[in-house]
Amino acid sequence: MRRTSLDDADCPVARALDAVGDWWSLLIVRDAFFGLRRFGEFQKSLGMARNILTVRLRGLVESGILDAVPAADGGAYKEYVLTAKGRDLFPVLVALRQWGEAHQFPGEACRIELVDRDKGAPVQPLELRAADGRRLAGADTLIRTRA
Amino acid sequence: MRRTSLDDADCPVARALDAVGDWWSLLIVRDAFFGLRRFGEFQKSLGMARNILTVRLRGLVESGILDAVPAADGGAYKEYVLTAKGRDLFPVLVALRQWGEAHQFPGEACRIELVDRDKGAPVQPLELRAADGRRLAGADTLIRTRA
DNA sequence: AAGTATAGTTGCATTATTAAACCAATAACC
DNA sequence: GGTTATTGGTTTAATAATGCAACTATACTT
Repeated sequence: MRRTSLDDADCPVARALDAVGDWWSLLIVRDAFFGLRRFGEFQKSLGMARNILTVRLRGLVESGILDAVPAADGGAYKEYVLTAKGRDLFPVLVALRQWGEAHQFPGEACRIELVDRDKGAPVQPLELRAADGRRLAGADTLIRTRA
Repeated sequence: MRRTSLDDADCPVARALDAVGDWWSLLIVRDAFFGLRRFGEFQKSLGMARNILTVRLRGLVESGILDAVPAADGGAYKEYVLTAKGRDLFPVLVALRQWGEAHQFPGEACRIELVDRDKGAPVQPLELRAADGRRLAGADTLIRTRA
């Protein structure tokens, strides 16, 4: 598995991708948000090779994104549930989702939408805001090395 | 290169990852936001194999994320610049960055920060909001199939 | 106890990635 | 105008990751 180059060791984007930047991890996390917990559920949902799923689940547990709990409903198998760190990936998935909706359905309309559970209404697009509340685009920002 | 499984063909997250879910693409896009444009600049910054960079750049151009423009400053070589579609990946990178900052620097502090260009102040954390403005966590949302 | 489903592991074939050499087209120098 | 260095790749061979299918072990069902 890849590691970030040394030049990139300080970049939080690179470190994030180090943990979840492979082919499957974010899809596993997406399914975990959707409520899947068991090895077989993930495997069936993703259609991926089982040995790779084993490796990915192990990696996500080691990264502290998933927790392998012995049993939830009395059943004897392990279940994989999101930790707080894993739940914090939610904005990443939402950002990918919104970008995919906007740009990866040319011609057709995306048939799946993310809605507010209470009201059933679609959520707002994510927006980056400055400390004073102004909306910011990429060009309005700057990467700075902290003192 | 992987393609999403057929079950996932409708999921915008899967389609997004299909375009930028590999090891390098998002780092290339990050560097493009940072202002890099030339083959050699990307290669030097990322330290990746050049043939793979060739393939990734071609893929990003085919996906409409980058545009290969013949010359910007009169120089004769190609330059790779973000399209509108590519610039729309900004929230994805910010989400990864903020997650990385919060969780991938255990013990140490992340020395790089994203700031508002005008004011120099750090940006706000991305937040998902309902149509009526309420903050939403993952558990407050639902995936729904559109009529 | 026998049969079945779950959760992996193992071994082998396929594919992706890397590192390094190679090449063509500028650009810089003299 | 010819030589040399740099840029932007391509090709090739070795290495690493991934997928597929068969296998094992444990738990559940009857």
